[in-house]
Formats: sequence, structure tokens, C-alpha cells
Amino acid sequence: MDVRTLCLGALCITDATGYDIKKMFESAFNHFQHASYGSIYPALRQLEESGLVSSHEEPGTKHPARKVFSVTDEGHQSFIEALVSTPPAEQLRSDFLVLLFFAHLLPTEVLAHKLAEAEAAYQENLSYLESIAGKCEHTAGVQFTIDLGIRTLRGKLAFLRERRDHLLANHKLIPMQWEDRGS
Amino acid sequence: MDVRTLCLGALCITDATGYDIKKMFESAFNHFQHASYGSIYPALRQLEESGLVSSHEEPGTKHPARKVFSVTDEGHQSFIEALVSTPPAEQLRSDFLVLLFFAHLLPTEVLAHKLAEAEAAYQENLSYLESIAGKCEHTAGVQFTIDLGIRTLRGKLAFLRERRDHLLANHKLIPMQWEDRGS
DNA sequence: TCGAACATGTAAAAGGTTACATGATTAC
DNA sequence: GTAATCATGTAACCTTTTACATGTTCGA
Repeated sequence: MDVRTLCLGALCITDATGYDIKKMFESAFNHFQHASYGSIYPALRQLEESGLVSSHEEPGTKHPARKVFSVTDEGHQSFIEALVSTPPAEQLRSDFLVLLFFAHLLPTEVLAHKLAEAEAAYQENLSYLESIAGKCEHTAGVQFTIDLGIRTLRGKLAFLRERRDHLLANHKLIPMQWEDRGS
Repeated sequence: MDVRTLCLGALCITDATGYDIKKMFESAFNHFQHASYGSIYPALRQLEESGLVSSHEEPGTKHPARKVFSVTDEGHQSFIEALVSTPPAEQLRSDFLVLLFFAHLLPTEVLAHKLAEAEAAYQENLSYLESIAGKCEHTAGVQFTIDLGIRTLRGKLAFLRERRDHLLANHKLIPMQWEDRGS
């Protein structure tokens, strides 16, 4: 699912400016999609060109003026179609797992440090999700995504804490020549 | 971590052709990185140009000839440096969670179908990881990535099965006008 | 008054996918 | 003989990030 479609989705929740939508990507969408201004603003322009959203500038002394976008009926319909036709895929991109995969090439102290960093990152995500879990009213679906995230992060943290010491205790740096690549 | 660096990593495990490396992305690397031929072959060329890998064509009648790449000492060193300087970040991109987030816009049957598809996908990934978990000898780090993957997928599957019925039972499609967008 | 947050946007570059083009070898 | 697998590579396109450029408003 691309940023363009997610922006359309965001506007199906509430009218918003590009700035507001960035905020949504940083909070509600954070644990399953990322996006920067450089993709959001062009996406909004394209959506407007295709008639899926409309905008009106809010009057006022502000500079630049807030440009508030609203989804059109066609946009709403189009978003639902996008949802229906998108397979429920999931893709992880994890530098942490790459690191572990090649742990035998790293000094023990570096590995230990990376594990600690990863744990802190998991913990931070978990704390955020826990903080919003009970806070405001969510639709059942949104609550489901939050709870699934919490469950997953708790599982990962538990695993990390259980196995980290064992991994580090048995860790041996395998030097460059570990592999026999004669010729 | 980009495809170029991962290819270098792959060659730190064993000499390989572009085709072999694609296979690694589809198996061992599958649960944390993806890559297509269109990124692998150019990456290999760049790596060779920078002197981080070398190649030799295997003689034989084959057409096209196998072009086997090996990491150079410099390449090995460079990969280790990349590992050390890469923060252990993790990023999920999940169309499944997007779907759940907007579940209130979907008919119940569609939602049910998506949940079933997601469950099947999780199950397939889990079965694959379980199948390789005990099969061959892995380094401790590789075993760690596999076990973490198994733990995570089991957690997600358990959550899905626990909560799916409740989600579907309480599901109400909120029609287009659910939001008051007067004006 | 000073820094954080609000607010919009562009341009270049990076990174990757998809589709194409080609052909040999192997297992059934 | 025919389908799957092995094997290499390119070109066009798509998406997204990074870095830049600009200026306001609000709270401490």
C-alpha cells in the first residue's frame, strides 16, 4: 500500500492538512507504515488532481495558509476498493535480524550493545502502544491492531530477555578465515 | 540495509552466483529482507567495481556461464564495518494492519476473508521457519533469528485465533456518511 | 527573545520492482 | 517433448527519502 492510498485513508477518518497527516503517520500509522513530507505533499496533489480529495485554504493571517483536504465521495469509494483489492501482506525489514544473522562476525561487546539497543527500541514502541491502548475510543479494528502490536512486542521482548545471555555467553567471533575458500 | 550490502553479506557466507543469492533472499533472508534480480545483479556489478568482490566465470558448455562471486578481504572488512555502524532498526510494512485499521469500512465477509488470508500467510511462514529450525547446523545467531521468528509468528497466530471471532461478531460496517463532514 | 511547533512545498538522488530478452539443462 | 529450473542481464518506471528553502505563531 503506497503513501498516496494511505493519505486517502487518513482523510477518510478526518479532514486534515499535509502536516496533520504526517502526524498520523508518526502516531497511529507508525507501527505499520512510514512516510515523509516529500511523499505526502506530492501524494495529496495527485489525489486532488484525480478528484479523490478536495481542498480549501483556511482563511486567516497565517503564512503559509492551512490547506485542509477532504475526501470526496469518489475518493471514499476508491479507498474502499483499494482496501478490498489489497492482499493482507506483511513485510518486515529488519536490520536487527541481519545483525543477528551475521553475529559470528561481530565482537561480543558490539553484539551486546546491539541487543541492548534493539531491546530499548522494542520497549519504546511497546510503551507507546500501551499508552494509547486505553486512552481514547478506538474502533474495534484499530483496537485490534494496537493489541496485536502489544502482543507481538511483548513476545519479542520476552524472547530477547530469555535468550540474550545464552547467546552472549556462547558467542565466539569467527574470524575472517573461518571459511575455506581455497584457490 | 540495502541489497548491495546484503549481497556482500551473502558472499561472506559462501561464494555464489547472482542466481544463488536470489535463492538466499527467498529462503534464509526471506523473513527480514526481499530483493529481485533487478537489484541483485546491478549490486554485484557495483561491488565488483569497488573491489569488494571478485568474480570468475566457471568454464563449461553452459550458456550463460555461471559467474561465481567471492568476497575480497576488503569486502569482508567493509561488510563488518557496515554491520557495526548499522543501528538495529526494524520496520514493519503491513497491509494487513492497514486493513484492520480501516475494518469499519469493509463488509463483514471481506474482513473475514482477509483475516483468513492473513492467518494462512502467517501459518505458511511459520511452517517454513519450523522446517529449517532443526534441519541443518546454524550459527547461534542464525538460530536466534529463526527462533525469534517462530516465537513472533506463533504469538500473532494465537492472537488472531483468540480475537478473530469476537472482532467479526461485533463488526459493523460503518457506511460512508458515518462522519459528519458538513459544509 | 528564543526555541519548538506549525505549515508548505520542491528537486535531486537513491533504491527498488517489473517486465523484458535470451537461452541451456535437467527431470519427468 | 515439455515443463521446471538454471542462468544472466537491462531498461523503464515507480516510490520514497533526503535535503533544501521559507516563513509564522505560540509558549516559556
